[in-house]
Amino acid sequence: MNKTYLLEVFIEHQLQQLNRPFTYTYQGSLIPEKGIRVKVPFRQQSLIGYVTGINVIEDINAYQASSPYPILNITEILDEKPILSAELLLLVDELAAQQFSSKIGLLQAMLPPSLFPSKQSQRSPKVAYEDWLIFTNEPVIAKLNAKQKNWWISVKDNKKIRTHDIKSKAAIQFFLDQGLAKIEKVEKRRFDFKPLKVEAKPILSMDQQEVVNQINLSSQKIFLLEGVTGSGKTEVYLTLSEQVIKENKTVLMIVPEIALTPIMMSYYHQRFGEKVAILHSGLTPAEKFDEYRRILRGEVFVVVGARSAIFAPLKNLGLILLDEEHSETYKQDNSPYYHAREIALWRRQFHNCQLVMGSATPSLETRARAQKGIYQHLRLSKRIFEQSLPKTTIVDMNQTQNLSGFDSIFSQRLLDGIQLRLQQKEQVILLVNRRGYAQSIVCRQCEFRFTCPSCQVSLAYHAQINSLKCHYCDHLESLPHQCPSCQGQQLMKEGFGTEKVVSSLQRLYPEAIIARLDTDMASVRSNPTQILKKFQDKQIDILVGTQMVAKGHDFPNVTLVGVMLADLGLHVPHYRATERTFQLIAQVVGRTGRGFQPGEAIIQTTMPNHYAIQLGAKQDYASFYNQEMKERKLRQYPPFTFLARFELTSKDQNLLDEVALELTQSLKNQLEQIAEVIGPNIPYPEFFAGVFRRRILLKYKKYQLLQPILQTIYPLLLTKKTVKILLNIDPYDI
DNA sequence: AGCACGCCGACT
DNA sequence: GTCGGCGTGCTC
Repeated sequence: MNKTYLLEVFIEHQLQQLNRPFTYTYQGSLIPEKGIRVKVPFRQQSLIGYVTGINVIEDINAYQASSPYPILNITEILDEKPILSAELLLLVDELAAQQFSSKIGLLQAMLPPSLFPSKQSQRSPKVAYEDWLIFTNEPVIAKLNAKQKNWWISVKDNKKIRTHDIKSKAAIQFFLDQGLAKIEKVEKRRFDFKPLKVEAKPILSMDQQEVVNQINLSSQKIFLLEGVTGSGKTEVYLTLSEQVIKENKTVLMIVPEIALTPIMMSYYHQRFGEKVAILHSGLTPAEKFDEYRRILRGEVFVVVGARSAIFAPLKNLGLILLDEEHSETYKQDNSPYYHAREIALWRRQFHNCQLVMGSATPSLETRARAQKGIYQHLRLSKRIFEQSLPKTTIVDMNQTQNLSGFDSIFSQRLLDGIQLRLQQKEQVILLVNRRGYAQSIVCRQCEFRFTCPSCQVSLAYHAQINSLKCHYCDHLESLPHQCPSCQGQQLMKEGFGTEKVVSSLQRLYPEAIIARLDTDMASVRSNPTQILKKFQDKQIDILVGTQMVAKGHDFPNVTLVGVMLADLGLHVPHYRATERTFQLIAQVVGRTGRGFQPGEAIIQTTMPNHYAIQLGAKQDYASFYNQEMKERKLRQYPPFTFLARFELTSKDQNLLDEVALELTQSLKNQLEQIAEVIGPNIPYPEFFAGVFRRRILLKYKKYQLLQPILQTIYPLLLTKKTVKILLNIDPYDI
């Protein structure tokens, strides 16, 4: 008779109240393991569950009798082998406990959708196969005719070939008939990677070699590589990767956004060929499924990917690389909350391997730890061809004499600069960190302002679709011809965005080819890559865009970068506002002068004396770090403290206020010595996606003291049904 | 979440 | 008299 197993199962509901194991029995012939998926009956439904614990029992009847509820049998075992390694299972346990997130939610974040425990996974991609011809015996050359001989010579270095790649069907048939080969079905890789042209510089510069040497000789394992824009961090990554792969260990290479994966993938593909997998949320489910299985089978040595790739199931990790370490995209800011940098640190510790975090403008947290010696601080202070940093000018847009006669959004200085580049056939990048044509529309007569019905914020005007768009939610409405309040005919456009800049420039320079790159353009999957490729191929003269144009790209022919609305981010009441603004300006200024021509940057602002703008323009990270650290210390913000944020949402505003106040008070009482409790705060916009919102901020020094108290409070919060409460540790927004 | 049980309005 | 409205409560 088969044994009876008691299985602890997490079921697929993400709901916090169901974030606990349920017990089922299994009496079949298979031997269940922790980490497999099972199908279970759950309240008249058939759901997928995930096994987290196993016990064997002797007497099922006695057990049933002593149980307060009837225990059901699972319907079916879905995996014979666990789909998560012991490492990732442990990570889920620890993350869930630390961040108060649901285990099933975490599993769904770290596995491709086809493998994670969900109903959908049952009709998701299946393994695809293709035929390969496998040579089993060498033919006797003399017996072949001329054609067959030529064919054999051309293929004989391969042990096997995809039949799809063989032109001569007759040759295949001949080899099969003679018993010289056989056909085998092999799992197919659906991701069809088309490498970009990349110029790897196989010989390192003195500075790059010095950094590699320091890493190799160091007794430390975690490194901050602070390198100015264009200093060649990628070559350092590739060299380190090569060393690790030679030792038969694997490499995880994480970049801040999907748009940067093709270029990084190309560098790795050039050096390591098919031993590289790609992993990010932009792949189709089938592609993701295949890449994931290649990694699981141990076929690849390198995984290149964006945030979620930090969970790639590589075994025997030797090196984790986190490019643009400061990037906010590394924080997943919806549940389950996690930060790729924190996961990287955890996995590094587990594997006792190296972690290199690179950036031209490191986050203050990381830089401060490097200062303390927790991470080793390495520097690349010169550009790779020793080009000088761009010459920068800050233009004060409050001074009317600086404005151009054409349009008050451009300074004369910027227009002169653009004109010169167009004449010289060089390229220009313009950063305008606001989408759309106008920021808002106001009636000239009665001052009626168009606002979002669900968020109450001003609606932006988008000319391309002649509509008003809410930049917080998805609300969209068409622009009427007259004011809905007073029927006035004159509707004024206030403030400008990318669309307006493009249309004004086009009127000024009808001959120039101007393209726009922002999230409106990126709604089609292939658009950004196409625009960037055209720009690379010099088919575009001026590229206008939001922060998407600031990141990582290398365009040697760009000699002018213009920043419009440079102070836009500084008007937000947020402790990170200055850091964000500095990083953005320093990053985008770094896009110019990467080739042989010297670069120039022109920065338009109404706050010309602000240190984030002045130091960003000079890419003077060291001075910025010193000054901003003083500010943070004064106001006791990270890295001098840590933050956690409760977010409460409800349709019932009165009840929400009541619960928020109650929670704030009880937190204040219980956390007296441990954390400062600030709130309840009303976020902007207050009303969003059909619910009202309130926030409570915790400032603390030691998480070890806070965690146990939160642990006792948190379950109580979940019982309140009509007010939803989420906890975000280290939020990016406060 | 989602599905069932449960107690009040307009229908054959 | 019943069919069904969605308010509350529980799920091994």
